[in-house]
Amino acid sequence: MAPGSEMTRLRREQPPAIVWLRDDLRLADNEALSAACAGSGPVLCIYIFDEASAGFRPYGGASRWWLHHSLEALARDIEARAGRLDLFRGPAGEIVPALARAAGAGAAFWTRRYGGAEIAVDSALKTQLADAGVKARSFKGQLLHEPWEVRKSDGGGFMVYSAFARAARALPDPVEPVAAPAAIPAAPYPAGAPARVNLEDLDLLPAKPDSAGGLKAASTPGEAGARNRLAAFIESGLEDYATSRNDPALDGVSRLSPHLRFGEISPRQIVAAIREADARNLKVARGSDKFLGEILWREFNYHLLFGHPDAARANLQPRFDQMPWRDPSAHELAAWRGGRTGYPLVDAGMRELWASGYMHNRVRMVAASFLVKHLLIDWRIGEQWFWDALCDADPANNPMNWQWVAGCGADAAPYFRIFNPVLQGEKFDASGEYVRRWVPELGGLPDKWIHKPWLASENALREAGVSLGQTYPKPIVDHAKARARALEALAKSES
DNA sequence: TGAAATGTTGGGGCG
DNA sequence: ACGCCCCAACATTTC
Repeated sequence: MAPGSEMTRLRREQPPAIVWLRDDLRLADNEALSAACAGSGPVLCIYIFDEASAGFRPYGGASRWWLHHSLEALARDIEARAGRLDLFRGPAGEIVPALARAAGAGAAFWTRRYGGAEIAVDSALKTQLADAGVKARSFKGQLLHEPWEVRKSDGGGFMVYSAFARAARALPDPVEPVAAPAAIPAAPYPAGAPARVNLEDLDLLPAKPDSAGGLKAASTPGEAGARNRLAAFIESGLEDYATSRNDPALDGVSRLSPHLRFGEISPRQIVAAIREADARNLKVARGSDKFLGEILWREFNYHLLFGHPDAARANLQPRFDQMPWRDPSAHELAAWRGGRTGYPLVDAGMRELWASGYMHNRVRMVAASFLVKHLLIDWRIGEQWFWDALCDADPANNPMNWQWVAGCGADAAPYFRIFNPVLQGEKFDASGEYVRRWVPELGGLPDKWIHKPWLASENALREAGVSLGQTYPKPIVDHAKARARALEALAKSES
C-alpha cells in the first residue's frame, strides 16, 4: 500500500475537478462535491459572490450576514478534510471558464438552481465548458424532486398546492442522503486563474458591528449548526409541531429556514431524519406529516419559480395588475417597518424581524397582510423589505409567500380573506407573551387589552404605564375602515 | 393557513 | 299552559 503522501502526489498529477458551491454550502448529501471527490484528480472547491451577472438580485443585509458566517464555517469544514475553499467575486459566466482553463480542469460539478437568471448562467456555462472539453454536470440537491418531475397528467406544472402536494407525496421518497466525503484533496491554485478574494473582501458584514447582535444570539450558521438544529427540533419540537407551530411565543417551529436557504442542510436529509423519527417513535407521526407539508410548500414555491421566473416582480394572477395600490407615505412605511403601527401583534413581528433577522411564520402572514390589505400597499414593497431583513429570504419562498398573502399568487388566499390582527393575536398569542417580548412598553397591560390597547380604559392604561400616542402609537388605520377600503379596491380592480 | 354578516335553533324569562 | 321575545350558540353565506 502506497503511503498517503505518495497517493496525494499521484492524485495531484491528474486534472482537477471543480466543485462550484452556491446555495449548497454543505459537505454531506452534496452529490456535486461527492462526484468531484470520487474522481481520480484533486478538487477545486469554489464559491463565487456574484451580483454582476444579468438579472441577479443583490443579497439583502441579513442574508449577507448569514452568508458570511456560512462561508466561514464551510471553509473550515473543507480544510478539516485536507481541502480548500477559494472565493471569487464577479460574473460566474466568466470566472468558471477562466478557472477551468487555467487549472486544466477535467470536470465541473454543481447543484442545480431554479431562478431564471441562475438557470441562464448555468446552462450557458454548461455548453461553454463542454465545448472546451470540460465535463460539466449538475445535480439535484436543493429539492426533493425537480420541478419537471412533479407534473400534472397533461404534463403541465401545478398551480394549486394541494394537488402539487398529493402528486409529490405519491412519488417515491428521494434516495438516501450521501455521506460527506472523507477527504477533499485540494488542487494547487493554478497560475493565471482569476484572482481570489478573502472572505473579508466580500464585505458581507454590516458596517455597524452592533446591528448584527440579535442575529448572533439567535443562530449558528453553517452545516454543523443546521444539523444540531434539526436534531433539536426532532427531539423536542416534532411531536407537538402541528399545534405549537402556530404559537409565536413558543419555540415550536424548526427554524431551519435560513439553513435550508443556503443549503447547509438538504431537504433530503430532513425527510430522512423525519422518517427515522417516525419509525422510532409513533407519537411524532402527526407532527412529522405536518412538517413534511411545510417542506412541500417550499418545493411548491420552487416549482412555481421554475415556471414563473419573474415572480418576484410580476403578479402570478394578471388581474391584479389593475389593483389600485396606494402611494405609500414615508410615515406609514416607517411605521410598518419599525413596528409602530399601533397593532401589537404586527409591531411585535416587525420588531422581531428587525432585531433578529427572523419572524415567526404565523406573524409573517399577519404583518404582510396588514401592509397589503390594511395599508393597501403593493406587496412588492413588503417583499423587498423582507428580502433585506430576513436571513432566510430566498428567491422562491419570499416572493411566492407574499403573493399568497396578497391574493395574487398561485393557490392564494382569496383577496377578501383579511386577517384581523386583534383576533389573530387573541387566538395565537392569548397570553400576550410574544407581544410583551417584543413590545415591552405594553408589558404591564392585562391580557384582555394586550392586543387592543386603544380599547382599554384610561385607568387600565395608566396602571400599565401606557400613554397612547406617547409611549405606544394609536392604530395608524381603523381595522373596519381599512378592511372596507381593501375590499372596495379589489372590486374596482376587477371591474 | 379568516372574518363578518346573516340565518337558524332552542332554552329560558316573562306576561 | 302558552306565546312571545331575547339571545347565546352554532351554522351558513358573503366578502
